[in-house]
Amino acid sequence: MTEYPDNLDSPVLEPPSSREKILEVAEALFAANGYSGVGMRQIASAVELGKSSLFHHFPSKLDLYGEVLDRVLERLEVALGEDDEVRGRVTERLEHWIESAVATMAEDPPAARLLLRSLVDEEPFPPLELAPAGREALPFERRLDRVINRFRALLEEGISEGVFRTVSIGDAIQTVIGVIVFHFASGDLGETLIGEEIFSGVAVERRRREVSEFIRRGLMA
Amino acid sequence: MTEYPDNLDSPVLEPPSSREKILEVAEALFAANGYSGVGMRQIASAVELGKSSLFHHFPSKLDLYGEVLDRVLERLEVALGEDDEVRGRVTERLEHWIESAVATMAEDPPAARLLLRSLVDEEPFPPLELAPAGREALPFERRLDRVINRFRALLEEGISEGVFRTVSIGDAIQTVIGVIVFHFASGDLGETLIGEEIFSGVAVERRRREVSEFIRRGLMA
DNA sequence: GTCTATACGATGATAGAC
DNA sequence: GTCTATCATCGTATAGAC
Repeated sequence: MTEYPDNLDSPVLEPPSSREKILEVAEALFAANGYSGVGMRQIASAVELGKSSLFHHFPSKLDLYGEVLDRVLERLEVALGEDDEVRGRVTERLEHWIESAVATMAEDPPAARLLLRSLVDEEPFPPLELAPAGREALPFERRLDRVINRFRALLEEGISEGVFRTVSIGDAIQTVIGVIVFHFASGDLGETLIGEEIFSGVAVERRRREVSEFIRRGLMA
Repeated sequence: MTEYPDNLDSPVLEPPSSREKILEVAEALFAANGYSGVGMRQIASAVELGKSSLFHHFPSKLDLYGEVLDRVLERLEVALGEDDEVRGRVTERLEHWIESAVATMAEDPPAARLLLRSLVDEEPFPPLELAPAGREALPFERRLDRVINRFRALLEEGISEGVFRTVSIGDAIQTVIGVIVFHFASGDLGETLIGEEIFSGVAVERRRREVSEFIRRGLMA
């Protein structure tokens, strides 16, 4: 019988490794309760492992959290990066950008909350400016920079072409982040407001339409 | 000599009580680091008091946090309540609503972050639906309900008058919250994006204009 | 009202057996 | 790779002197 190596990137057959299970569970817990609101014991019992086994896979809680954040931003960067291959008018690229961002938040429920935390919390990673002796940027921070700069370039292009209004670019970026990320991070409040589960197919599709129309109207000259 | 009682609500003369100092410091710390990211020792040393003195003013950390949240939402409710006396067309009342909300977030820097946390965190107050044995709504939760319901009524009125588009009301509320609250909660990222201090006079005034125009365009029929 | 002293569970992290 | 045992530290909260 022929032997088939099992490292062929076949996600169907491979059972998830402990490492992946830990990352998944930690993502959900950190999203709900924040960095210091979740203990290593709590994560360990959720993945049905001893607490010490976590420290075998991740040298510290800080490393685990950093990797959870980076995974989320990696998915976002990849999804938005594919859009860069779309070479249409700015309006079409804006549309694709919004679509991909909404889809990414919708596919992984904890993502929006974690993203929001990475932007708002001073803990456990304080803002680079306030950091003692100017620490280097973490992987997830560099990914965020790249994503934002790509969107900024899109806005500048649209404005210089006269397709978009001459909005304050910084404010426009803030607005778009707020509109897309907060919704999927709002959990209970969001469900109460829209009257159904936030991550259901119809709710996500409606959100995409509403956000797209809102931003289009806000930006168009 | 005539005796003047000192409980005349004269904020100029009264030195702030320990209680007020604690609430102010705790507001800033909880905003930056979240509920479980701040310890009572930390708060105590920041107000230059012994740790045990905090428990004299507040029976528990949970009570302190609840009161901090309620104070923030009280300021918001009061500011927006004054708008209800404006009896103009829906467009004018929407304008006043946005203006008041932005002004409230701008006047108290930690406010937006705390508000965001109260909407996103499951800790320390889990969503009412998930709570064991259906706990009663906390003061700050009731205030939030009132504020949102007033805004919902404004939207419904505008739509039924044909002044606003027939947007999804729940999504529109989410959008407005995201646009207004996230900006003032984003701290370091926001400052990098707009290139100056978020809470400076010019930045706040520009934000008000941008948000107002964005929402107006998004809602108008 | 503020303090010192104390209680005791939970925290992140390490050492070493299997 | 997973476990048990252990450590120092920090968490909230209380008791009681002044």
